[in-house]
Amino acid sequence: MATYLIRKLEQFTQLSSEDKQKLERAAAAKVRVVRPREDIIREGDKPRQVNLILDGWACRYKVLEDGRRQIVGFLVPGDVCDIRMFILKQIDHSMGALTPVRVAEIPSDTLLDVIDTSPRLTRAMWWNSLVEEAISREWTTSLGQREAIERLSHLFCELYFRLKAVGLTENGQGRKSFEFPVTQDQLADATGMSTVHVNRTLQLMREQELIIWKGKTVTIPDLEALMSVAMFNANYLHLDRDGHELDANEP
Amino acid sequence: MATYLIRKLEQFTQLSSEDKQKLERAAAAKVRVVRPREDIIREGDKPRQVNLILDGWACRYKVLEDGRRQIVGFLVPGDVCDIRMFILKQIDHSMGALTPVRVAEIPSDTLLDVIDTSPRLTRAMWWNSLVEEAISREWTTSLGQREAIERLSHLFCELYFRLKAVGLTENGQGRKSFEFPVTQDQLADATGMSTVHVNRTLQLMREQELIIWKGKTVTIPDLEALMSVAMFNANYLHLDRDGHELDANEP
DNA sequence: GACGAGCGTTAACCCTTGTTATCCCACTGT
DNA sequence: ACAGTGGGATAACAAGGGTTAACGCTCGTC
Repeated sequence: MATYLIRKLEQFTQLSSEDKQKLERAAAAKVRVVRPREDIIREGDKPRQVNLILDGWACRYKVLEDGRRQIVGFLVPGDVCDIRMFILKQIDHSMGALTPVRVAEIPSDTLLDVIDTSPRLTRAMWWNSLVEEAISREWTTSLGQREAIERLSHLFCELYFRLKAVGLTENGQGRKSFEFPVTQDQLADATGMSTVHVNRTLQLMREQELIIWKGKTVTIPDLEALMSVAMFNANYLHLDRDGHELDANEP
Repeated sequence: MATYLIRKLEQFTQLSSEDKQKLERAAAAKVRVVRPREDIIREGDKPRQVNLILDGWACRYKVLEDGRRQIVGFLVPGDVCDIRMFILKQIDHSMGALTPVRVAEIPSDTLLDVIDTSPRLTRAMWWNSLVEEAISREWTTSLGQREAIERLSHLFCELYFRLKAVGLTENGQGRKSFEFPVTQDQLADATGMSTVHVNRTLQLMREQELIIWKGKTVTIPDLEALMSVAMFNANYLHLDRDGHELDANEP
C-alpha cells in the first residue's frame, strides 16, 4: 500500500524492514476514494488525519476571491498531503483530485507514533517536507522568471524526476515517458498561463520535439534538451543519496 | 537578542520564561555581521549551523543559469534562515543581506537540544516553518494569478502583518508604517516584474493612495483598501492564536 | 567642488501573453 | 442516431508588461 512512499523515502535513506512495515500498517488503516474534481481537503478545514496518496493524481491549489485559481503543486502517488499540519487550526489551501484518487487516511497519532519510534523515519519524513518546500520555491522561481516554454519544460522535468523516484516512469529506447492525466486547463492553472497560451506553447514544444504528448502519456525524447530549455537543475529535489550524482542518461 | 523570534513564536503559543531563556542563550552564542549584498548562505553550501536574523533585512533567492534572479522570500528580524536544513547535504538556494544584518549562528546541536527539551518550543518552531511554507505557496499564487498592482499590494500586506507580529510596525493616527529598506530593483526580483514596471505600478499606487513610500519608510494610509486590492486574506499566516480573529483596525 | 555610483523616474516602442470566439473531435448517456 | 459535454486547436485582436535609453537626484569620496 505504502509502496510509493517507501520508494520515495528510500531515495533519501535506506529503511529497515521494520520501518517499512510500520508505514505499511499505518497506510492500510483506512482508505478513501476521491473522484476527479472532488476535494481531498478544503481550505479552512481542521486537520484531523494525515492523507497519503496511494494512487492517482491530485493538486494543491488556492482560489482568489474573484475565482482565479492557482495550482501550487501536484500530488502524485507516495505524496503526503498534510503531514505536520495537524498543529495548525486550519488548512490554508485546498487539495483536489485530478483523477480518481485512493487516499490512505492515517490518524495523526499513528503517524506521530511511527515517527517517534524511528529516528531514521523521522529524518526521512523531514527530508520529504524539505523537498516539498524546495519545490515550492522552484515554482515561485519559474513563475517569476521563466517564460512560457521554459516554465512548461521545467514542470515536465520536475514531474519526470519525481515520478522516477517512485518508479512511475518508463524508459524504452532512450525515451522516457510517464502517465500524465492532466488537462491543458489544469496546466494553465499551474503555470499561471491562459489555456490558449498553454496550447500554443505545447505546439511549439512538439515542433521542437521537446515532448510527445498523446492521450494521457507524455514522452520525453531527449531529456537533456528539455532540461536545457528549462534551465533545470535537479539539485533542489535532493535525490542524491550518498552523494551520488544525478545523470540524465541513467535508467 | 532573540526578542523578535520570541515575539513571533508567541503569536502561536505562550512560552514559559524558561523557554525564552533557552532561546536567548542559544542566540547569544555567536553573532556575525553581514554587509549588504553579501550572502549569509550560498546555494550549494553545506549547512553547519542555524542562522537567526537578529537585525536587518535579507532575502532568499535563486539564480538561473543565465543570471535571472528570483527573490523567493524576505527575511526580517526573528526569521530563522535554515532550521531543519541540516539534514540536507546542501542548501538549494542562497540567502543574501539587503541591509547590514546581524545574524546569530546557532550550532545545530544547541538548537536540537533546545527543541528536544521543550515540546512547546518544538511545536512553535514547527508552526513557524509551516507558516514559511504557506508564505511560499502564497507567493506562487501571487506570481501566477495576481497582476502587478495586486502583487505589490499583496507583498506590502504580507510584510505589514509579519512585521507587526514582531513589533516592527508603527501605528500613528490610523496610519500603519514600517521600515522598508528594499530597492525597486529588489522588489522587481521579488515580484517577477521589471524595475520599470515596478516603478510605474508604484506611481499608480501612490496616486490611488494605497501606499506612501518615502525614504526607507512605507506607510499604509488605509490597510483595508490595500488588502482589498491585493485580495489579501491573512489566514495563511496563521496568526490567530486562540482562535482570535485578525482585524485590520486593531493596533 | 567635481565626479561617479546607486537609485528612482519617464517615454517610446515592441513583444509575449491574455481574451474572445469558433470549430472540431471523442466520449457518454438516452 | 442524437444531443450534450469536456477537452483540444486556431485565429484575430487587445493589453499588460518588458526593453531600451535617457535623465535627474542624492550620496560618498577624492
